[in-house]
Amino acid sequence: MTEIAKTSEPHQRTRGDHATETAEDYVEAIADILESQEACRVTDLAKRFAVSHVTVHRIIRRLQDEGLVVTKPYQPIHLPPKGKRLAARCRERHTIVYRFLLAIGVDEATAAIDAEGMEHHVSAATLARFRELAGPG
Amino acid sequence: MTEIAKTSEPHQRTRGDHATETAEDYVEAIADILESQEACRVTDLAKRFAVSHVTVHRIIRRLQDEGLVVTKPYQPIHLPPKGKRLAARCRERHTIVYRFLLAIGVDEATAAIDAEGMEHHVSAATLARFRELAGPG
DNA sequence: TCGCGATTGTAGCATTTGCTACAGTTGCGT
DNA sequence: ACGCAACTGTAGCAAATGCTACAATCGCGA
Ligand SMILES: [Mn+2]
Ligand SMILES: [Mn+2]
Ligand SMILES: [Mn+2]
Ligand SMILES: [Mn+2]
Repeated sequence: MTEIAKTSEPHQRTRGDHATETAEDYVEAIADILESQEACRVTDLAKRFAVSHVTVHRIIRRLQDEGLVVTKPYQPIHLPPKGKRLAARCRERHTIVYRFLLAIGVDEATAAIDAEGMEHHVSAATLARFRELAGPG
Repeated sequence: MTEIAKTSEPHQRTRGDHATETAEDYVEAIADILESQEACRVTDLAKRFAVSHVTVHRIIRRLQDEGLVVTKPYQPIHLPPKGKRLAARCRERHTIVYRFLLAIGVDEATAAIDAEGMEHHVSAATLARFRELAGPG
């Protein structure tokens, strides 16, 4: 039989991507912040994402339940090994998407914006092509 | 002063993209379906997106409130001019993203999946570069 | 015409992510 | 030592999107 792609499959994948997107952006942001300052606090993330501290607080609690971050009441936020690994993977992917956009001639500001959304929907296969075309880091 | 990109701007843009994503995918799907059959019904969309008919029903009602689709109780779904225009724009963008992925060597199944998610985060500037690199249709 | 299967609609629930308002905690400077 | 400002946490709300269960409607074949 001819290969009829199930029309629902891309949409199911996209929904799945969105379900993990918040976790990815948060651990990546925490890793970033911890490289430029000694502690990552709820307010740092609230500024970074331009959302209220309440939204950040609730999401951090959920990520802690999932084992991706560690924190205690009134204490800064840390990344356990599981969170560090995810952050490293996401940063790598994010960087490749960003550098790829630059490589094809997109300006830096636009590349930064588009990469932030696109990264979560780039499969391993596409990322491999992006990496080749992005050239040396 | 040096141009320090506001770190929150990419995230704000991504949230905005997600807010319009459902409308875009729905009108695009309705236009697609109306090209291969005479009527588009709630069940057609439920199959296409692999969600329950209830989810589709509610979203269609909201899109009708926004003037993007037209329907009446127990009747098929139509696209008014506003919906047709959005559908055409989205399909064009979707096609370019898909063809661009093929052009850089991604296989068809993967390109279909990645394009479905990526399309909503591709700016006009990036789309222009994709169009060039995708080659003749 | 009538009835049954398919379709559409409604009720009610869960989760995620956004918000404001308010309350509790911390720690720094005086 | 203490008081105030910043930070953190809680309460309660809204909107979007997912679900199941059930009810109503439609239309086609017998
Ligand atoms: Mn992102
Ligand atoms: Mn996204
Ligand atoms: Mn899409
Ligand atoms: Mn997306």
